Amino acid sequence: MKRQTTIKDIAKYLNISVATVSRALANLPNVKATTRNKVLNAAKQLNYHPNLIALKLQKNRSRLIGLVVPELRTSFFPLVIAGIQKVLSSANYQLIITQSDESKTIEAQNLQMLENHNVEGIIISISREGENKELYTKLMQNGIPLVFFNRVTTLVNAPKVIIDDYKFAFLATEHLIYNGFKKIYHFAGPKNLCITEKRKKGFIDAMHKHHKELTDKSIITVGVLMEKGYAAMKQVLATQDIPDAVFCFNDPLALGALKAMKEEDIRCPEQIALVGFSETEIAQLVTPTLTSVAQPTLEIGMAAANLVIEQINTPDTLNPHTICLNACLNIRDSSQSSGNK
Amino acid sequence: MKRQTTIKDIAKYLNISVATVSRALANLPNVKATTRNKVLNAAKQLNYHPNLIALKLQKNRSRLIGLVVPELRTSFFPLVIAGIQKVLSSANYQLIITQSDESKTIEAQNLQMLENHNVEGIIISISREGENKELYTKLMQNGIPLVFFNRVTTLVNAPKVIIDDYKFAFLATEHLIYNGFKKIYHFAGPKNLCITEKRKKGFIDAMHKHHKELTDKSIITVGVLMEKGYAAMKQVLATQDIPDAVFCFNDPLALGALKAMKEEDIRCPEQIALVGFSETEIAQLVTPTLTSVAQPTLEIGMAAANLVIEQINTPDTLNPHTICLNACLNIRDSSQSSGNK
DNA sequence: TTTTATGATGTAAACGTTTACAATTGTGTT
DNA sequence: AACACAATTGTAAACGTTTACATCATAAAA
Repeated sequence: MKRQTTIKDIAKYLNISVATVSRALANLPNVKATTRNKVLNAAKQLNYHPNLIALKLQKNRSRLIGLVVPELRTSFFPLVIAGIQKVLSSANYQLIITQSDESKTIEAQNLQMLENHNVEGIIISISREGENKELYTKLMQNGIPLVFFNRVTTLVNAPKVIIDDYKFAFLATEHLIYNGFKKIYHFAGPKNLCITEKRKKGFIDAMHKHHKELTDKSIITVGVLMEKGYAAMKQVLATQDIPDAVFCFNDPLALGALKAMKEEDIRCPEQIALVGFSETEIAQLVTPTLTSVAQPTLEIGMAAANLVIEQINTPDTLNPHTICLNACLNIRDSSQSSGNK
Repeated sequence: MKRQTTIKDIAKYLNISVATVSRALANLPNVKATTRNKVLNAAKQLNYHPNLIALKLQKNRSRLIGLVVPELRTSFFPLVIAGIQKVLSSANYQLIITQSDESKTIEAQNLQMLENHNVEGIIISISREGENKELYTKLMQNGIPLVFFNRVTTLVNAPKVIIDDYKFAFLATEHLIYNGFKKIYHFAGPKNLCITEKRKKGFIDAMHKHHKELTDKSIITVGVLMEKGYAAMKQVLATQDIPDAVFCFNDPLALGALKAMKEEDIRCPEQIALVGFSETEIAQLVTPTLTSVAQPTLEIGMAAANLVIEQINTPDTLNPHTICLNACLNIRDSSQSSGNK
């Protein structure tokens, strides 16, 4: 790196002390107007900009926020990141992004690395392999506030940003029921995730409310990836016992299921209707277009960033609040009744 | 932030000087084995980890790399980012990600911000509004190496990571020709981009080689977004003069075109075949599945990161090299000949 | 035993800032 | 002209490291 102009250079150039230069640049009151102008001019002339690293050291603040996400393949997390960046950069924070690749071990490594980088706070959506509870607690005890979003944990007392997964799972299921579907299955998410439980419960409660039959086959634990949805649907189709609708834990599962159906010449929604969750752009592009729950990605990111900044500024908040944002069930072709039900 | 354990704490704890502690931790030779062990134990006991900010100041290196991308909505850039991260984090660099939102002005702001953060290098894919040439030059003169990828510039002499856009546009067009399509249009990208020209030239040359007719209607400047592809196709369909295939600058354009075709009940590929470029996951999910050129996203990111590190380590490289990675034309349903051509 | 070389440790400056405190200058009052 | 006081500026320490140089102790060589 080329040597930057420093405050010392300006001081030497003007034959004054560094303190005065510092004060002039910081717009402190006790500097003579003429001196301030001289300094400001010199700064411009010498192309001065402050050395942020020195500032960080002096203030003992890294102005770094860490982020841990499971993956970057779908556009969900990148869009959340955009929201986070928006808030953080205008608050003069930088973001360090890490990926856990859905692994609990890598997540732990990421968190440790973030602590070593002296981040002032961490935003995290946990891996599908479950929760590094002790580590979360340790970090918080070490004074690093954590904020969870999307995939949260109930095990530690920290602020969270979520949508009402229960409610929208309930609504999605009810939507299928209202459209005349009777034998409805649920492709559930990974065991360890809190949102898996919530969406499952929403499904079950909606089914109960409308007195629909729930057998031990109705709920199948599938996972998060498209391939899993594909395999699960293949397996279902191999039996004689076929549902007329499936509510899926997420969009990749639904898309995988759809792929399997196409291969087996099962039409959607005529033979099996599908509903996804947490939609991406793809939902509107597949044929049939996929009914799904849209999450307010940008807002989620912004809320999480605001929460983490709030935590940094007021470290001893007693009741970390959970922000529950509104989502939206987008009804499309994949869940339309075929009319004759 | 809670106060971290420092080297001073260890020194005080053991009643030795900070210099010795520093040397012991850095594994320098001239430290007595017993002292070294004492230090190492104390470090572990006091949960010491080095203050990276102080290190940066002392070494006068930020260990920061800046990234400027046009957007994060499609999964292309996030996947490239994953590749960049992979290389950078194992080389102990951090990445600052910025988005230009396809705006030349915002791109300039991003770059300026990155310089203020003392980044040691910058990786960039330029906005569709064109190039901040003077700024690129200024940054490089200021000792900050630039590495371009995907959307590169010919105006400055810097390392680049690309695929052979010309070649793959040529191949894609030829593929359409071999499949019997005759009246082939090209939906071109934004005017200011270098890859627009290359892909266009590939198209033109393939058409010429096979003596296909090129009129002034054959090439339509469309843009980068799906909506543009949609609008362009709508306009084409409104005329009497309909092509039997369209080679699109990118996937969003092709997907937009497809949407327009579906609305007008024009079947793909029977009535109009489509080929995209720079595919994302979506290509395999739409109906019909979309023929497109797959870019090696992870490798692009890794190559760019390696180049920028190389530039940092050997600042006066005379001939910055361009890395041209291999791509892959994935032939799918949207470009199959209907047989009767 | 004295000298010399070597190994181990300590001292202090430097990186670029901010800021408490001290010192200087300037202004207005008597 | 002398004083008080405010306004302005300077000095130096601090943030957590590394490292050139100085110092000290110890072992080997004389």
